[in-house]
Amino acid sequence: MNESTRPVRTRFAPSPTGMLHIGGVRTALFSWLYARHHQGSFVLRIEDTDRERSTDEATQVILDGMKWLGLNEDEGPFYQTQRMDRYKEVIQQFLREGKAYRCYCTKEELEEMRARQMAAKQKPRYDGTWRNRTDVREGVEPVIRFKNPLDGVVVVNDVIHGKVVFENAELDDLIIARSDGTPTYNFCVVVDDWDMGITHVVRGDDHLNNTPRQINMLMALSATPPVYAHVPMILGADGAKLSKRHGAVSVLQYQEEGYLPEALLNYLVRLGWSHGDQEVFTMDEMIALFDINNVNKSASAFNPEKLLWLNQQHIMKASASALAHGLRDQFSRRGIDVDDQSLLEAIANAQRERAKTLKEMAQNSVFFVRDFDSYDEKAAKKNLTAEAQPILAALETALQNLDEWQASAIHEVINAVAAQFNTGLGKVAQPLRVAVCGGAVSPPIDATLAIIGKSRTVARLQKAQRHVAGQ
RNA sequence: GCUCCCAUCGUCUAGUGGCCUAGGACACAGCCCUCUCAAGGCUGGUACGCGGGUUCGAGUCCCGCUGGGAGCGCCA
Repeated sequence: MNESTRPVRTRFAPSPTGMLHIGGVRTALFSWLYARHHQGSFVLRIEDTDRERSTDEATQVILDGMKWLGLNEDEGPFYQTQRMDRYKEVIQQFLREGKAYRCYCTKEELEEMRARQMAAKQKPRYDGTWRNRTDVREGVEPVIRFKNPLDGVVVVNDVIHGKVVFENAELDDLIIARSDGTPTYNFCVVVDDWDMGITHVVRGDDHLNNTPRQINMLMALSATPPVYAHVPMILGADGAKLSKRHGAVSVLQYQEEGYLPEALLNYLVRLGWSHGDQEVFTMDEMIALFDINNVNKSASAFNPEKLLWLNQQHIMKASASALAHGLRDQFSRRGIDVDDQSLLEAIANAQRERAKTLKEMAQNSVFFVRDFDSYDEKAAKKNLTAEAQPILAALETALQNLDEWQASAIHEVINAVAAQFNTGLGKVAQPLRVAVCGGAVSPPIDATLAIIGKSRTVARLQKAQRHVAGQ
């Protein structure tokens, strides 16, 4: 059997019990990239067998998150809760073939067994009491356990970790169906990966220990195990487990905070993987260059500063229309509705080098689309002074008389006023900036005025002069 | 406790026995550019966890230790 000739099929199989956070997104990304790189298929499967903890809300967050990120599935989403008949069928098959058996131990008895083993400094595991019994116990609904091989080894040839060997003697007979008849995780994964023809399983390395059991079940089904790639985990910025404080929030939070999906993905792809000295990757470059075989074995810490830097890099590269779209969204989150696409694009182009997030861009761009009531106190105190008054007046007149309202022409006017007062550009541009923007920070003043427009500029210059006079 | 995994600057990483007096990036500091803020350019400091081997030679291979992580559920 030649694995390499099979079309690649990968999957992302989150359980909707919590938020889709960056750890999950990274395994999804690696899985997706691998499929895209090899022109294969990417399957989305929702593992919702735990009905108590699964919620529709979490499922929706996963779907929305994947959509926002652009990690589109070729098949699915499939839901395990809709495949119950299939799982039960395989369980019956196992029972019939003697590959599984009913175990009548109660939860209490199992807990007791675990406690005893722990006390004896042993690895807690099921002792196989019911493995060879054929009787039944009245009053106890049995669970069904898989008959794991008693000896020999299971070899996992992981593309990231290499050869990992597990002794069957270390494994016990895991429960594949609860006493209420519902199948459990490790079993469903096996049936699904097989049924869905998954060739490459990319998942967090917290699953490495589950792999030998899954391989044993696959063997019992006479199925060919997939290729496994257990990717290292992501740690919080403090090197400890990912927590809510850094990163363990819904991916949609990043959308709200003004991150570009390609920036977040670029950040995540560089965690545990690299391509020479390259830091910034477009989606196409990621697909072309990413190779699961080159992924690191060690866990990596989440670094919000670098994410921020990458976001800015992508903002600088992004198309004006994409930026405008995101900016419009950020404005509306602030209760400001702007529909003028060309205005949004102009603002985005003026701000793209000075915003780390779209949220920050919107925050610093309100003066473009709304008049302000007050000035930044420090900036006004320094720049809107009696000394600046004649300069503001001269600017008002000169700009009022300017017919060609474009950055280059505006620039000439400002230069002329500076020359007229025999002073540097700073003495003219800063008061003008504060008068028109309300604060001391903005894109280049000529470009800024070009966007704000003539009538608004002139009105704001007049208002600034009244402000100076009123002091 | 048992099993498995991991180990280069603060962080992400390059490095597959000599090209390593260890390279790049983020962050930090300084300088340049400059109408503000940025962007950009230049410069600087900081790392192979420890101990044994193997070898002419080890960040790179082997062993041990230490440290970190995961799993050991009628959770996924």
